Amino acid sequence: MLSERRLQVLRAIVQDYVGTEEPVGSKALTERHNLGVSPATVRNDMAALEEEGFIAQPHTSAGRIPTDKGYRLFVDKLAGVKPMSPPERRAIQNFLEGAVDLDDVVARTVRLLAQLTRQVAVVQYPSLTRSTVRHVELLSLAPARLMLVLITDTGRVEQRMVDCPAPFGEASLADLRARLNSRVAGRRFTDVPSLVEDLPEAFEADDRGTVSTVLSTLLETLVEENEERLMIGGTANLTRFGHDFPLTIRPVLEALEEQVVLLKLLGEAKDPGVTVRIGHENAHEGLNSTSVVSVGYGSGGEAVAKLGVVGPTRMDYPGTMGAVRAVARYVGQILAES
Amino acid sequence: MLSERRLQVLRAIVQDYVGTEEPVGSKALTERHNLGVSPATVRNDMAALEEEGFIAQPHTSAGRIPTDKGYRLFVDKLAGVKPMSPPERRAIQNFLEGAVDLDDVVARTVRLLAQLTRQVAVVQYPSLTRSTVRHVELLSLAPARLMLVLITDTGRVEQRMVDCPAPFGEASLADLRARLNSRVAGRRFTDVPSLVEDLPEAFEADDRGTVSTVLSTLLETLVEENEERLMIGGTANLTRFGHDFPLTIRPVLEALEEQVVLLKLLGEAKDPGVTVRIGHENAHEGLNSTSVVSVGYGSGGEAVAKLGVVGPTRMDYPGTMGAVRAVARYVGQILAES
DNA sequence: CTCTGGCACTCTTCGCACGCGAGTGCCAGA
DNA sequence: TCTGGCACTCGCGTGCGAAGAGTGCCAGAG
Repeated sequence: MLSERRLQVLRAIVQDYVGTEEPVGSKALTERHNLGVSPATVRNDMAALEEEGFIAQPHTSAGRIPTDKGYRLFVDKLAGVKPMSPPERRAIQNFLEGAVDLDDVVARTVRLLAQLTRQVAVVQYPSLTRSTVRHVELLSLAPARLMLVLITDTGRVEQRMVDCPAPFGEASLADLRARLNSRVAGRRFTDVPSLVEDLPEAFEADDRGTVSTVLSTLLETLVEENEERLMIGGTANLTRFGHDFPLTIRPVLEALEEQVVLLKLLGEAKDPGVTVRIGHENAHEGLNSTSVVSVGYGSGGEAVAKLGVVGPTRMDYPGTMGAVRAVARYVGQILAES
Repeated sequence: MLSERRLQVLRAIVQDYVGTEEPVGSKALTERHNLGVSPATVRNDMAALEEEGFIAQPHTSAGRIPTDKGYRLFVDKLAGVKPMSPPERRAIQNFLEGAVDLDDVVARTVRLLAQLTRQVAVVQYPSLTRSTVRHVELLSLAPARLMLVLITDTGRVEQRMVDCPAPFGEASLADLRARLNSRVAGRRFTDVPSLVEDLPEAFEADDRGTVSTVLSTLLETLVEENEERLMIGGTANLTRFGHDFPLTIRPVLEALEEQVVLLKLLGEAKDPGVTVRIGHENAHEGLNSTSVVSVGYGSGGEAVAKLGVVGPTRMDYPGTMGAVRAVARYVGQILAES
């Protein structure tokens, strides 16, 4: 096991490297942190840390930089989550409170996270399947054409066109709307399929086709992977990545454009608290030189979706984790109010 | 005025530079294009073109590259719009037809444009103010809380919460819904304010406050600048910008994150056809080294919104213009069908 | 056993000079 | 008006040497 001082040395290396973006040498370390020992001693510790795979040198005569494994140890054992200051908290709250609808909440959250962390922000819309139904609306747009509108308790609104196999009267429409709502309002979306399956039986033969069509459209809307949406922002922060970045930034931008990749990325984090995935821990290889800090958020105790940031592995983990956690908390509050 | 051959030379310079990304010299020009004259002659022509400001040399002993003014002349006089090939057209149509709702149409359009042009795509949602009302729905979520849902003929759905000053009965709600729709359904959004202003008078004193609140929320939703939304994609293509691009890409990404900037950018183009703004013609200085190719699209003859691409001034103008025009046309068709 | 100072060694980086090659401008002649 | 020739200018890549940062190892002290 590593001695206490060696952990201190690792912590110091991470902090310095995050600050300066340059490999850190033994001399600089002893000058900036008062470790109480000489550079020579630190060199021995560094050799040990390198032996264990926590740090590495880009070339023989350079300082050391942390490896993914080194950052992992730093995050798990050496650093806490840095809480936001009261003024920052107030700013977050004020900024989010001005939102007029869910799109606006999500858009503001993205901007906020990107600004606070100076990294790329990703915010998932509240998942339908983890929300409850507030209301289902059916509108008649043409004799054989309906619009189905789903409204969740988190403020998300989803609409779909329905082409009916036969004209559908106003009375039938009102009937269906009422029956549908009495069954599903306030229930979880995951329960909807079983709650509505026998609904066509309550209607006249003429209308059954339409009712079935409406229901199947409703169920399609709830299919996982299909119903997930997200918003990203702060991509301009990628330019602060590093000096070499033409090659680095490219795959990251590409990965960020693939919603599927991002959803998987956020989905992987099962932890109830803030989750950090560092470098190669990310399955997608375009993101092998980035870290993802994510957390679930929700209006009640339960998470309805996730949000997070994507940045270089060389990032300020305590600060980023603090910002992500704080933003998630306030977004949850806002959703609960609406 | 420039002689015919000098224009040919300019055209050749633009084409070569777009292809190779390198300054083009007199010798290379005569080899690649059979202009029927010697390099020396071309040199004289180049000197003249440089004198007039159409081309420039990065350093004394380098070839020439087109200036913004040179590209402008090229776009206006020397190049047409390159039409898409039939297979490409079919691919566009197929890809867009799979969309399930407006968000999906816009998302698919962005991906399509980004792929076709290999540049950054920007697509504006159909403007509310230039659309007509299909339906206005009012839902009661709580005794003193309503949800207002606006649906346009282009498939756009906008929702807002309304906190009522007093509880609002189901009967009043149905009444308001019916009156509202009979007045505004099928009308243009710009006419809505004058169509509804006397509506509160038709209600009992108790309900007037709520009716007014609903109406003012409705009108707020229609305020220009507020109601505009857009989606962008293909930012990974920015990495193909050039060699020097840390400095180039940064301001572009920043500009792209500012919806206001983009909306202005698209809004500036008044032309009914494809509009091209080259380099410094763009007001925003972050975009001074990019060109914007945009066009309006709409379900009928009239444009309800714009779409376009942002790329380096060194871009394939004829091809890009062709792609943008074709995509706009098919999006218009899809919207008309839905 | 651990820490320390010293010392030799390794590599990267930077500055500089140099030569090559691309491209130009100009001029005299067709 | 066009062409071929020629001298000139620069940017770019290469090679070399000095400087500097950082390391590893070793012998000695606590």
